[in-house]
Amino acid sequence: MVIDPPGLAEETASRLRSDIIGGRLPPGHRLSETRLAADLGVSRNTLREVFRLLTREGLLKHTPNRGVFVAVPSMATIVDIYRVRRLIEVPALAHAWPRHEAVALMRVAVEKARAAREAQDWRSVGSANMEFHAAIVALTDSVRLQVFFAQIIAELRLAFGLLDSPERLHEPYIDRNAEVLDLLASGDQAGAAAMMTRYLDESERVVLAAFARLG
Amino acid sequence: MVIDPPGLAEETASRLRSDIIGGRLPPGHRLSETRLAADLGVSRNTLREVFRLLTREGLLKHTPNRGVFVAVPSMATIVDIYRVRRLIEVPALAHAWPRHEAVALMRVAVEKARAAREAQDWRSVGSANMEFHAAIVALTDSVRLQVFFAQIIAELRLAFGLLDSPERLHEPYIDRNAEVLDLLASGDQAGAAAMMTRYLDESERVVLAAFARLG
DNA sequence: GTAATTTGATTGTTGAACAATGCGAACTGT
DNA sequence: ACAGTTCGCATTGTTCAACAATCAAATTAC
Repeated sequence: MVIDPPGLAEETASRLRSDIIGGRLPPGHRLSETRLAADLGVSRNTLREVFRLLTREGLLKHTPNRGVFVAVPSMATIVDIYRVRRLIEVPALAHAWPRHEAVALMRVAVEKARAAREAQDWRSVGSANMEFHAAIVALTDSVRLQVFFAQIIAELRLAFGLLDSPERLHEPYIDRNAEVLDLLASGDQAGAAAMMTRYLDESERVVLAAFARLG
Repeated sequence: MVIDPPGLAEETASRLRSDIIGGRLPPGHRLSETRLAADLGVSRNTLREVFRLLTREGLLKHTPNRGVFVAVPSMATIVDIYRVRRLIEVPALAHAWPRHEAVALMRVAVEKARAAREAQDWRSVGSANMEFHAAIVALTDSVRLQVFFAQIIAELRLAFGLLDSPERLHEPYIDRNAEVLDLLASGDQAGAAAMMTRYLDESERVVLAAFARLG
């Protein structure tokens, strides 16, 4: 049977979350309370609590009296997310202490990405890339910002799921991540921040272009 | 465009939220599911959905098998919140377009604060002050940042509820808000951002000192 | 072919039920 | 008295069943 400890709702939320960002539940898909509750082996009430959680995270969209759907990222979503990223990641780098412990996390993420590239595992490259940016936010030492950013990343991965060719989407940034890391580690926070700005601008362009090709 | 009926859970959440930040439910207070559900006139299941919402917002703390409590802000909470504010508000001002429509909102907030000061209504002064800072974040045009910041503000007001002498806490900042607004409106974004940095540093010191006096 | 109506399915909300858990009071042995 | 243990009780965790409210589609009427 199901393991209960950290609350059944939280557990179920994690399961649903990974089903969504893993693409097993495609954007726009409608989630029937009765059926999904049966599939997940929880009651309808518990599932409704889960829905409230994930709706607040932006992964689900709740339409009153219609049901909940997997959120469909739009261009506006992408623009908004990159706005947030610029406004958080760039200052985070600009004010970072070059010996902050999170720098080690950034380095780990870079290595992971390179290993995954070696193995041609583009999905893992994407994960490692996101890990790198999460580490940048960790430079701020703010738990609230980190939680918020994790949410943003989940939404972004949901959007990436709509796009094909994950190689073109992530490969070019592996080495740029490494450069940002080197600049920061060598004490050039301003340089790292400036590079990140260009990085995000270009990444946004690429993603938006890929989106337009779907329209 | 017809607005959606807010749903009983959302509505109840709003009610509880204002009861919390309004101080009618003091930090640390335990919320019995059965009793509160009866008081609010909703079922226990609906109330549990509300709890998930407000727990995610940081206003409630959920301890498994013990119940939910009104969150008790600590010094760490204050430090974290001000970290977030510095990292978001300062760049928001630095990159703002001086004719952005949110500037009008900032002006409205300043007027409101002055009117409330005239009436010696310090609670309203606090509200107007928060409105001013929310308007600053609105300069970014990011809905996600605005939602996140609204959460942060709710947490901060919860913390302020623990402190006495709301006059000393808010009065000194009314005119500084006006100065920040003038600098921004006159095109000196850098000056506005710099002033906001000092503003936040001092405010944080005052709040932390008031907290220490409680310990 | 379009408008109105009925029908069917799903969500919104409630109340009751029962197991699991934790707190505090009663009980024990010294 | 007193420390430690046991037990009862209230509360949370979770499920289930029921019913009203609402929407989408099928059907009927014009």
